[in-house]
Amino acid sequence: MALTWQARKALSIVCQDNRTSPLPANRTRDYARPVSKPAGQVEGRTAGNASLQLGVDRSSPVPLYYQLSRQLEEAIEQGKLAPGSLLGNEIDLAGRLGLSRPTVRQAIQSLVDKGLLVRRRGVGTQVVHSQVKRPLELSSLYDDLETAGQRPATHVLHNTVEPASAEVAAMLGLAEGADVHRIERLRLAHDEPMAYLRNHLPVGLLPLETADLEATGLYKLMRNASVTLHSARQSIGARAATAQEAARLSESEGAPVLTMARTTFDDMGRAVEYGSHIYRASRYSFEFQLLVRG
Amino acid sequence: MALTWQARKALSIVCQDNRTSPLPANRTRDYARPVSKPAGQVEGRTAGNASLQLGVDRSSPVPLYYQLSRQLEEAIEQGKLAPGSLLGNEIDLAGRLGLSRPTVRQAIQSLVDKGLLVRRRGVGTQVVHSQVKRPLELSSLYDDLETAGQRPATHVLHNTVEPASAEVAAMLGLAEGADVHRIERLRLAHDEPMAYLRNHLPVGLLPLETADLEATGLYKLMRNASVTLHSARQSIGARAATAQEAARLSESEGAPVLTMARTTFDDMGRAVEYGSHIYRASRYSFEFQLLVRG
DNA sequence: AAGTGGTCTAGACCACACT
DNA sequence: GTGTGGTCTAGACCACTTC
Repeated sequence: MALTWQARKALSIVCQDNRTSPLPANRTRDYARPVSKPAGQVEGRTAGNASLQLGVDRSSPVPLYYQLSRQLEEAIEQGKLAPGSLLGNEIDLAGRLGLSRPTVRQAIQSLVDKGLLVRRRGVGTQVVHSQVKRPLELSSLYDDLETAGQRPATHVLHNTVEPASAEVAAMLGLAEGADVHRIERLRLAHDEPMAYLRNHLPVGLLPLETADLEATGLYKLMRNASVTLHSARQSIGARAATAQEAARLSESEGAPVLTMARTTFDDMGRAVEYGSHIYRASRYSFEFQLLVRG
Repeated sequence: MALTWQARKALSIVCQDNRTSPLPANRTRDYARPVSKPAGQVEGRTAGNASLQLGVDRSSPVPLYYQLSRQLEEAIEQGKLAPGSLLGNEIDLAGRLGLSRPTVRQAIQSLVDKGLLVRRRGVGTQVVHSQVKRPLELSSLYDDLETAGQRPATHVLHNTVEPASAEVAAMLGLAEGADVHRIERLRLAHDEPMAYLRNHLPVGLLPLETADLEATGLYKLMRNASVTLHSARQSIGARAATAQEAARLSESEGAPVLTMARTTFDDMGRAVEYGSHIYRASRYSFEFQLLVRG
């Protein structure tokens, strides 16, 4: 949508589902250690707000900056670090934890990128007053529905390989007539139809068994097949349902529906999926959070 | 929307309008310099793909990592760095430019975050096959319309201060009945109505002159008033237009409209704006790009 | 074995905000 | 002036990928 922020700023939208993103873990660690500092469990009391326990485990395969980042994130989520409170300066924090300043900065930066912290030069690092309400509306994928306890189900209405139409070929960057999977699914929540999903995928990328498609979401299948998703172009609009669409979705003809078209690309920029979806506007909306990217 | 990506990954959506984001600039620079390396303009030929000119200006107030980042970004945009090509290893690059490896890494990382580069351990850093089509549809704000050459215009239909309703008070985190600005605007492009925008803002944050509102967008006014936008919660849906809405938007009653509700927060998490907007589905859609956040 | 990115250290100077 | 984050250096060891 060219997302409506200030002209000079890029935008980032972050899904509220910010669970652990497990990094590629190192196995062991043997850097130059601080010679005279015992480090380890340190109860922060020297600076800023901190009255919380922080400490890193150098024998763990998890990167130090990531351990710290997670601890800070949890402290914020649990309210141990009050919104608006100062974190204490980076140097002290590094000293108390037995880490170097760059490592501490890396941890803090990752939380700034997530929108949990704000840094101000000359002032300090503060916890943002969280406006982190849980999503009230439903979300768009099987896994999200499942997470929200919405009892999702999928009916696979179509699952074939056929020649690509001009539109599909263009969106996937293939030659017209090239073989592609065509999948059509009806997504239900609590036994109520929510969305009609039509997807096209190039052949050879992953097996697409109807049973798998009914058991889980497409993206999870792709990830399991080691397809590394990288980016997507997406368009959200609305229109009146056709008679056929209305019948599928238990709506009446002419009822407003949300449309979403999306092409997904992998690491190397290959299009790996094109989806053209219809959602019942009466039961569905897209909810997300925007972060301004300095 | 809890954005439909893989369960374990957070999502980021980036507006395609990624113009320069001017960093707080330093004035001078006098770090320890590499002693024996003349540095400066270097034509890359030693490693990887690079046959492009890179070089940094140490007398510039612009941070070195940012200078490098911009040069690489331009090279990618202009096709001087072909999609899929390797960038050459970080150490060589640092040596050739007379920079340290962390500085080079910082430059590269910023492009990885933007989705332009991909790093693979043991392999190298590659340029992503760009799928950067310009947005085909219109965008959502005055400035975006203007950028797209859409001849935007705004009619201010309402601009008062009045007590907050329960809904508005809740969204802005104020007490019910507290004074708030209420603004209603009709947004046109090429003299055609595109959207009906209703906004509420707390008083005292910035002056809201009707003339200003007709000349530019609300976010630009807020930025000019030194309101530092930080994040927003947003919901996109659809429904049938009421008779009144249809009349305002030159649609017929019952026509599908896109709805967007958004609360915007500043650095400290204060709600600075609540908007409840209606877009003509026949003329408008939201277009954006998603980036998977490792 | 060689080459890459991923992580980490121990310093340093600078710009900015506050008192 | 003092304290903060912003930037930068010159090293180091590690894990992963490819040959």
